[in-house]
Amino acid sequence: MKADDAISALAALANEHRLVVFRLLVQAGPEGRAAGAIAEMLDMPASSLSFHLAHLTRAGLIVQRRESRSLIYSADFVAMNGLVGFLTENCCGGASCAPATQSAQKKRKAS
Amino acid sequence: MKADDAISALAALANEHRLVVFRLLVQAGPEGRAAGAIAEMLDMPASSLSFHLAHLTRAGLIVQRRESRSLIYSADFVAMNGLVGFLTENCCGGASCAPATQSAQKKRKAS
DNA sequence: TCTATATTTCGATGATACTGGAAATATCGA
DNA sequence: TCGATATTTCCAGTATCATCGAAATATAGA
Repeated sequence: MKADDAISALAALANEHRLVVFRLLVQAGPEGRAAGAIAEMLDMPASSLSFHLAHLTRAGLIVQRRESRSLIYSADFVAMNGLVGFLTENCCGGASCAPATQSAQKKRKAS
Repeated sequence: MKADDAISALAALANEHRLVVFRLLVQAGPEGRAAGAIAEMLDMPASSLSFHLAHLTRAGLIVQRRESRSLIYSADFVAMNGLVGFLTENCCGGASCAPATQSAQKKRKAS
């Protein structure tokens, strides 16, 4: 992941509504959720949600597919892991440090 | 970590300069770096850097300590891991999914 | 106390982002 | 083809953020 991609992803997540949408989709898994279902769950105007979904999509954090009249959104788990790896990369100069950070790095290299 | 804290942290990281500063401090480890040293490394006006360091500090991602005339900044690794855990929390409904995400979650719960 | 060093605060300007109703677009079923 | 459903695009008003030189503050050493 390049720095510009990370900035786009972080900016996309740095918003109350988009963060809750993204986490909802992370927890939904590959199955995803229709835009309308998300709007209803989060009690959000359709146009506002559409704006935020587009933002997350542009940042590469979620993907869209059509199923009949509905557009289904789901988290891009590869992108999510890439972002996490970018943030924790070479933590503490590569020396052993916090357990979570250390293994996040190992995983990133392994993938 | 609460959603508001995550939003503050993400907004703080969603900037070209702050992201590079944070990653520099992550890689520097607990030892940290003086503000002046960072400004020189990144060729950034002192006032601009100060603005960004204050932003990262307010977001809880870095901490400050004084050493003589210098202010030393270092990454807050607990906060960093908390943010990663918040993003990947309950990924795919808790079912086994991408390896990195799965173990990021295990680690978060273990810490 | 005086001077040099290190860093922050101030301030004005320019740029970018969020909101949500209304209208437009796309798809489906009959 | 027509009406209903699902979602997006448009728009304008408001608010928030980034920049960086100059001035202010804090610390150290002589």
